[in-house]
Amino acid sequence: MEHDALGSDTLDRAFMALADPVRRAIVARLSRGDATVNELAEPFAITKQAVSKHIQVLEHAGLVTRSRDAQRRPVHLDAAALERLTAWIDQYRLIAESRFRQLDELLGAGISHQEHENTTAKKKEELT
Amino acid sequence: MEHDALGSDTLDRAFMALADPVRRAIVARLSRGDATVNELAEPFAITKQAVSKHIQVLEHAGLVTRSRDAQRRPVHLDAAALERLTAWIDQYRLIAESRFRQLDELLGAGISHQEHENTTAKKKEELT
DNA sequence: CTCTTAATCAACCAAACAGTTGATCAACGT
DNA sequence: ACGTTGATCAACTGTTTGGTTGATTAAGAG
Repeated sequence: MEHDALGSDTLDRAFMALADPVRRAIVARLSRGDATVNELAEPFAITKQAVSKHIQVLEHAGLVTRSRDAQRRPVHLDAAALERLTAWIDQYRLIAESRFRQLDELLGAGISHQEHENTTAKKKEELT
Repeated sequence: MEHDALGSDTLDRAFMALADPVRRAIVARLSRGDATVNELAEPFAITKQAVSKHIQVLEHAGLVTRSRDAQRRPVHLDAAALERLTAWIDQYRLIAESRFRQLDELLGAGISHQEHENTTAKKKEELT
């Protein structure tokens, strides 16, 4: 059993899992409640085997878990895993934005945001 | 020119772009300031051609932009695009969490979180 | 004009992946 | 025991991707 928590592999699998419209739709559906493979298969014009594979991907990525209930194997969305992803993204987004703001102050912001991206591109290199 | 803003394709490309450790490292690097292809290529033991491809992927995903400065083509991280990703994830994460909390109240929370996931799995199906 | 640097394009190889069909397994209900 | 339903496993196909090498464009510097 792997206990990587938030290693490179885990992030790989998590983002890769979300990089598919079917799997994102599955996540969207699961946010409203657990569901079985067959329930998930109906809306999408693909076989349940394919859906089963998608769920395996999501499970291997740590985004969903499964439990046993008679023959049924309801799939459950793990909200904590989703939060770990947003945490990773925000980590760097906030750094970039803070850098952005520092630059704003340095230039005495009299420019619009769109032009800003272009004008500051070269400036930044000098003061890093 | 495509103006999809936040369509399925855009999300596909964005998540796929982040599903690679090299590209994530590039994002991490860019959060600290713009950089050229060669600058980005050095730390990773891969050729600059490969890095160029990675950047194309990131650019096509709308996560980075590029400008011209003589021969240099500094790559710039687009924080707004990152925020769109976290917004998408949070959208469903919050739904799942709110559902989670409703369940907590229904059961009169006397259980730990870990056991909770297992015990509630079956209950939920009934009340959806 | 020539040389160097930055970056891309083109062709190619190996690995990984999505989706299909067909067979198999597990847990029920009758 | 039998049939049914939920779900997985196995093998196959077409497509995509990551990475390499080699040639090529673009922009300066001498």
